[in-house]
Amino acid sequence: MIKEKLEEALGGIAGGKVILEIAKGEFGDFCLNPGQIKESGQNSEELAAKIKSALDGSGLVKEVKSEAGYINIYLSKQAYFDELERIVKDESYLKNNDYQNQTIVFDYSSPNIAKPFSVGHLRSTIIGQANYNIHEAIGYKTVGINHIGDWGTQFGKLIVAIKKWGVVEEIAKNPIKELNRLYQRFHEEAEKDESLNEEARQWFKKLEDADAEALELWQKCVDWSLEEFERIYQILGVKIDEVKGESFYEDKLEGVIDELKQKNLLKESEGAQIVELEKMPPALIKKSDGATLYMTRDLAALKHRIETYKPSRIIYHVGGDQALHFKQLEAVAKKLGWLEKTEIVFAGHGLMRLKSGKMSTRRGQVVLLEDLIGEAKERALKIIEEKNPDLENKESAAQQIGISAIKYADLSTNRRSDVVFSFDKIISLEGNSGPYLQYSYARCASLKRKFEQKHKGANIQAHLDDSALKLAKLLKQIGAVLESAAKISAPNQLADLAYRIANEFNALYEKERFIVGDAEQSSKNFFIVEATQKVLGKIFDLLGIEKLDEI
RNA sequence: GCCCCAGUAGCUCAAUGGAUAGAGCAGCACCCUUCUAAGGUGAAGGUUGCAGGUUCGACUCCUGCCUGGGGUACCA
Repeated sequence: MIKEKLEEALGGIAGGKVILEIAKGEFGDFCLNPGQIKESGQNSEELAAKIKSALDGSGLVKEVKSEAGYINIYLSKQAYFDELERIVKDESYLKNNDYQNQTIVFDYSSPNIAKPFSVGHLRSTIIGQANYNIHEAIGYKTVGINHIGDWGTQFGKLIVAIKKWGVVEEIAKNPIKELNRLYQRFHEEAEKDESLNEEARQWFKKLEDADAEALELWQKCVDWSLEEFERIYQILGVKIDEVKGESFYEDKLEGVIDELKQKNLLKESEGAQIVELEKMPPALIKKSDGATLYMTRDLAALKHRIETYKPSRIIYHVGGDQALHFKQLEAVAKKLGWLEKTEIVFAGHGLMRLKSGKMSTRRGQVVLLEDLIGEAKERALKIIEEKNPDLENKESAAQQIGISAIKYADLSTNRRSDVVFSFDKIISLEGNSGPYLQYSYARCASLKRKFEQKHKGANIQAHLDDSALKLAKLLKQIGAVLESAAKISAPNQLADLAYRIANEFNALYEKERFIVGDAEQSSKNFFIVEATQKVLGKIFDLLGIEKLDEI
């Protein structure tokens, strides 16, 4: 509103648009930075006065000051009331109508069949889901796709291993563990006997040629795995719109290859089919034995997504080690003319590593997600026994607290650099952590119970003491933070806001007493508590953190 | 060799080119007869890997170097 008013009244500051930034610290609510003021060629004092008079009468602004080269705009209390009431009461408040006709596709989680769900999949899954939720919240149409790794040479290996050393009935009892064991055994044996790799390649070729035996074994592996993944997602509170594994695109590969041929992009080189690219290695479309590759299937998937959803953007949440692959994918798609209305975003994240190096399912060097969750839950339970032994549902609370700790560890960083795994690092239960946020929320919920109990039927009244202003300022930032977080796919900005809100709320809680003898006063005091609970709750929903009324 | 990513407090990490580089942990000094101490308050802790450059303004952009990680044609 302020921005519009300024642009209208002043015709923009420097002829163009007014750029309002969120002011830092105690410097008001919004500001114009020195660059903008300089560009306008106007004296900063005079400009401040001009802005002030343009905004006078709106009731929104208390003062406009020229400070340290900036122009800072301080909002009135009325503006705070209006904003907070909107946030609390209007569910659609955060939605931006400009986005309602834009679809964004999110590719995230995407684990591989027949492999256990390791902590390595966590970042893609957690960050991907949060990013999806954030975009949805501000009004985009969203499609989440779980691009399961259910096709490729490793299935040849798996089939060979099952046939040689496995018993289907035995595997069915504990599929993931058994398949994983067989997969590892394959690689051990293949080191001694090169011919196994050749055998595996042949079995994958058979699979692609729809050999009945190969298909049956493969289907079993897929079913077992999907069941397992579903169980994990349930625990994590992750909901992905659709599972479309690589195999889904099997019958669409030839179409892509034809199109490449038609557009004269396909070349033969050393027996393989490739697309040559500028400044990077060529993209391999077909192996010399005629089998397809990751690239082939990703191209087919990309085309399918563009045709089906007509998205303005496709965001890939995958490991940073795949950067080159996606650069190639984008380059090929561009050559094919697919990207005129669709933008590809590679939201790569650093890898979770072990002290000893990269995690590897082949060598059995992984930390399983279940073990991590188990450990987190155990640690949370210990603290509950210590601090709140009367808590109901201790087990499920401990689980939710443990999971929030794990998720927050991923959500609070946006780092591309690798992470060396350690339980202590990921399971933080105090300080800037998931459980700290939950604790703060539970304090709000507890206050609410007390308020309703003590002052039955009392209505909350819009009111802000000066001491609550700092907190109110943070709460109303949720809209701007969501926009900014979505823009660069950085859910950590939202996590950071949640932390700052919780921190400020806790400081206020120690200083002020909310529920007092007088009903009227309590009703006024409770305004900021309700707003805090609402905003924190909203952020929890978006980040996938469980709201616990008691902790 | 070439390409990509990272290097910020003792440790783990924040910071759309903007104000005094911020948190947590560890350590130090405090605060529970009062709404949940998984909390709060205070002090201490920095040549943002190194050297240049661009800019009114650089952790952020550019160049070179150092260190770590990843990638680099028939794995995904």
